[in-house]
Amino acid sequence: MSQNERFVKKITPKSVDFSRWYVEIIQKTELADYAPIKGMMVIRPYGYSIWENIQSIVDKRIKESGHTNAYFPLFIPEGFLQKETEHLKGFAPEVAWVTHGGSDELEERLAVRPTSEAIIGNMYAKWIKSWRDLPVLINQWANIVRWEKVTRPFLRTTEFLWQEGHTAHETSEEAQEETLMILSLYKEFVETELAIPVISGMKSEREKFAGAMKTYAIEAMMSDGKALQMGTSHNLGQHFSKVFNIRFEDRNQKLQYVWQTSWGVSTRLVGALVMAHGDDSGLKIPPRIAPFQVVVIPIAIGDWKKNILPKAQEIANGLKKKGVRVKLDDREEFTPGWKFSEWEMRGIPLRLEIGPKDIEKGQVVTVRRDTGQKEALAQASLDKKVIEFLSDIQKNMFEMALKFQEENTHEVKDYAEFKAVMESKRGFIKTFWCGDTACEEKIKDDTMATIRVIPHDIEKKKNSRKCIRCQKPSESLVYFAKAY
RNA sequence: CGGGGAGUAGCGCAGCCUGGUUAGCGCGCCUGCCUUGGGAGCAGGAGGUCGUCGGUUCAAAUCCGAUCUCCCCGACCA
Repeated sequence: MSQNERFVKKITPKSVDFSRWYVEIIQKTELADYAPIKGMMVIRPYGYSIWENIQSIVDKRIKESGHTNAYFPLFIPEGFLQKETEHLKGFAPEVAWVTHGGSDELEERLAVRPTSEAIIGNMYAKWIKSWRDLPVLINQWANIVRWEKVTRPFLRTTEFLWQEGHTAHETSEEAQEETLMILSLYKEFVETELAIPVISGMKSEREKFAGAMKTYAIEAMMSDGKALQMGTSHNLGQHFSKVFNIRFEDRNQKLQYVWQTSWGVSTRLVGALVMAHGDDSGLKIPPRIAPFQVVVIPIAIGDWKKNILPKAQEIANGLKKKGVRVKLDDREEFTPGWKFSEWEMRGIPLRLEIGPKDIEKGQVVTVRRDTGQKEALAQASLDKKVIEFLSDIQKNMFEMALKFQEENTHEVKDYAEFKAVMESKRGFIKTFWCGDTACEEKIKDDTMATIRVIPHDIEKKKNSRKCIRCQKPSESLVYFAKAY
């Protein structure tokens, strides 16, 4: 079959208009729909099931690494937010306020949480008294409201869903270790399950979380060459413990402030999935998080309910028993061709077709979403082959994304080339930077590119290099990109 | 928040400039027949407070004002 032929015709090709392509995919595959309130969306069942799959895997990993779940209030008293100055400055412009309860005006306004450091800090102060109470390792799954001026489904919505971990430790070293452990947990999750390669590292001062001592992040390249932050892990130092008075008596009977971290991933990951893997035919969902991994389409010809459907059911049930998520599409009102396009657009990794010719030959036709490859397989060995296919598709999707990332990561010889690359090709620019925020600002003004990440494993090594813009000595290798 | 564009049936659009019977078209939807290996065909049918509120007028989808939402480009920002 021709790889160039476009079977799915109702989506604007992404080469024509990337933004439009993105929004159309989301609506037409029923991931989400716009709600009648600015910046808010409804996550529809198909989109929500992807989020649930993400959730259950992340939740498992968080618990395996020693954390437990809890739940804190949606509202935060204004006074709590004001305690950490940087935190307040960072979030004040985008906080939604509750001013009334029924018809009575509240004495103190309540913030709808933009993040929960403040309310959790307040509780930790009550709970933590001794070094024996530490570490506190708590995570919560919650909704968050940030009154953003520019919104986009999944990438930046007024309300979104996430998990936020909040931990408290005895020592600075322990907090730093936790911060980096979570960062690598996120990286491993995104690469293994979402099949999206990421660059991990530290944020510059300009880009760090409001109130953090250090912010680390994983950044991925979307297929238009722009960067998307996929998750963050903050070392909060003692910024919050000092203002919320979270103190404990240490092993030497001295009062100390705890060292804290916070970290999160959100429903933005669903948007990343669309933009990192999708093509002109629609979504491509990696098998490990796809709502359905396999769709079985019986070809309805003649007395198909008697001759074909039972075999299709048998195949579907056999795969289900092996733990494969299978959808049998036996709807009568659609033709096979229609179903092929529909499930292709929805990004199901593997399609099985079974018709009279296949019954005759004892085979099933398989079509991979990642490559479009069509292959007839013997029914006898089908289960085993399907499982192999799924793991191969997962691997191949990661490799294709990695190849794209590598091909679009540029090293430039001077600032003129830097500007030229940002204007034409986009992608990541891997280069050296002096460490000065003013210089970083200037680069942003000139090119719209910001520092996405300072890879931590090499951040101190190459001290003989010079800043790409100002030529001052540089210690930091950094990645620049235009970001979402 | 600044500049630009848009909102008419589930989706995509025409009509608006130049106000005037019953607001159209394609796809989708419903019923029936017939079909089904890459988005079938025929026949019949349903579906609209023209985003919302107000104004002008004998009369408003159409003119005026406000407002809400979406898209693009900036500013801001996980």
